[in-house]
Amino acid sequence: MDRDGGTEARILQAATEVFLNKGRDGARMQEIAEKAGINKALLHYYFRSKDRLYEEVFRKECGAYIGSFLASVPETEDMEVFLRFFIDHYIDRLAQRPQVVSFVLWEIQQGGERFGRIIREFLFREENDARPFIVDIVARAVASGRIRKVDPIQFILSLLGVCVYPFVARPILERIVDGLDVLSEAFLEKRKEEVFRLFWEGIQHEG
Amino acid sequence: MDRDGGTEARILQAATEVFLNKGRDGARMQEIAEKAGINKALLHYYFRSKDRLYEEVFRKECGAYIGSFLASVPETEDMEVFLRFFIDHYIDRLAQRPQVVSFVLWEIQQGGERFGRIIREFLFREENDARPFIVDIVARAVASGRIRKVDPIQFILSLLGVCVYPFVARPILERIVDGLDVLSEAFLEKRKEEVFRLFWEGIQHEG
DNA sequence: GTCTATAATAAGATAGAC
DNA sequence: GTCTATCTTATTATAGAC
Repeated sequence: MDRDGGTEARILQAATEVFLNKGRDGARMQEIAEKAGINKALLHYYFRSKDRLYEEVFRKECGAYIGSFLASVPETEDMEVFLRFFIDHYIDRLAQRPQVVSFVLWEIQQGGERFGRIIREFLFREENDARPFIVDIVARAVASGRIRKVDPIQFILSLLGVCVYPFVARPILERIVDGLDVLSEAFLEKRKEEVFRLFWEGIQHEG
Repeated sequence: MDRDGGTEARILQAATEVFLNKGRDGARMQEIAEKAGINKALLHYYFRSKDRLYEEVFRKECGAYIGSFLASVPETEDMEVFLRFFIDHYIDRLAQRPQVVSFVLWEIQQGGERFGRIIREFLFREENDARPFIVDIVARAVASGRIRKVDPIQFILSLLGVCVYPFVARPILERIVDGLDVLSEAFLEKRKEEVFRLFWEGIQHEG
């Protein structure tokens, strides 16, 4: 038994699936082995322990997640463009791996040490220093009077919250609201439009 | 060894603390026993198994959570009052038990079966039928032209998202943003104000 | 009701053959 | 590299004395 990108890749894929859905503690090495089409012994041969395997998966997923986030921040000072771009891209990325947010947030809830470490590793690499810091974009827009006076951090928190929430609440949403399919094209486009409008109108000067 | 509300109560309290922070799978009966000042055998004497104990805790926490949510929905058609009331009350409730949201959301991520069942049990009880359904309040405000045309479900999703997000992201937020204390009076009041303003401005008719 | 001691099992990890 | 078999430990659960 071999190719599908090699055993190691198959293990990582299986492990990712299991860890994402069951979390670190709920995951079973047995299940991962079966999903990868091998046995437990081989898991330990490739990745010494459950903890290392988890660390590997977590690092990879978080890296991708942080990358998605950063890639969703456009280099513009135009708040209308900024909002449209961020909402559009971030929601699209989240929709591609809907379980990831819950997974990461649950890990964060355990203290956030692991995630914090990975964020640091990730940011102090590549040319990430050059990237525009999302909070500063809002701060400048306020300072220059292009939007009304909002607290930049609070604003970003709100923006992240509205993007993320439908995905973390998805299973229960789809149970409660009849016929709702969070991952459908229809819902996602509707969501983007409503979020954009709410925030865009929400930051205009009064009058 | 006795009083503190009795052994059963002490067990439940200890179990709640452990389950909330570590989740169903991460929790250990040993730890719960120690926290309750008893031994494992007695845990099983009171609650047959880990699963039953968990179910008990989960039901109680979810009940309280749903109760908090419902109690945060005011009986008014005035959207300004509605927003202020809901944001104020819901955030206050969340702040009182900040780990609960993450806990519930993680359970939901596991499929939402448990939570869905409890929601049904809870709603088909007492005089909850009489309670104003939050989505309808928004729908009526739109229909009567008191606010601009928003999708009620999307709007409520956004509202929940912005209220909940700071709490689920709390550990990492406090690591990243220097000096930030999500549970402080200062932060909470600031948050309420910013959220209210964003949404209130966001639902006005354009012009 | 509460304890100590112990059983039963599940899960992670390793040895050793191929 | 991969497997089967096995060890070790952690964890839930129960028996039985007090």
